[in-house]
Amino acid sequence: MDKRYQRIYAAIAAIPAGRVASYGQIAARAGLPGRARLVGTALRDTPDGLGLPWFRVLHADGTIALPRGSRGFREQTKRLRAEGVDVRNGRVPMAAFGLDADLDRALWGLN
DNA sequence: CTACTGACCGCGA
DNA sequence: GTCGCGGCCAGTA
Repeated sequence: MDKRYQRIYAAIAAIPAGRVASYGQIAARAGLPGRARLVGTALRDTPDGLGLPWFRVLHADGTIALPRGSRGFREQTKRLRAEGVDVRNGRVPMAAFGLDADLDRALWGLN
């Protein structure tokens, strides 16, 4: 098993419920800055038996990576909503649900 | 070995 | 909102 993949999986597993993260953020947290694509590759062939919260990973702009209307797309939308994440038109407001939402609130004074 | 692909990203037009 | 472009680099043929 590739050590990089393990770190990526670990980073994904660390996303708290009700929160989402971008591929780039995961890459950075896995010690692989700038390798967002690798996260995509790792996620693509992830055995779903690991109970990995793959659905909490989105594009940097908050859109769902899978093609609209696809099986995975619906599944992801469904699971996110089940956690209370606001999914509108295939997109999640990162400012409110992203990993750095807390930091953002602190910096921008939002709430 | 080269060539192409891609669950990506940020920037500029 | 939509391209296009360059950067990234592991997989695959």
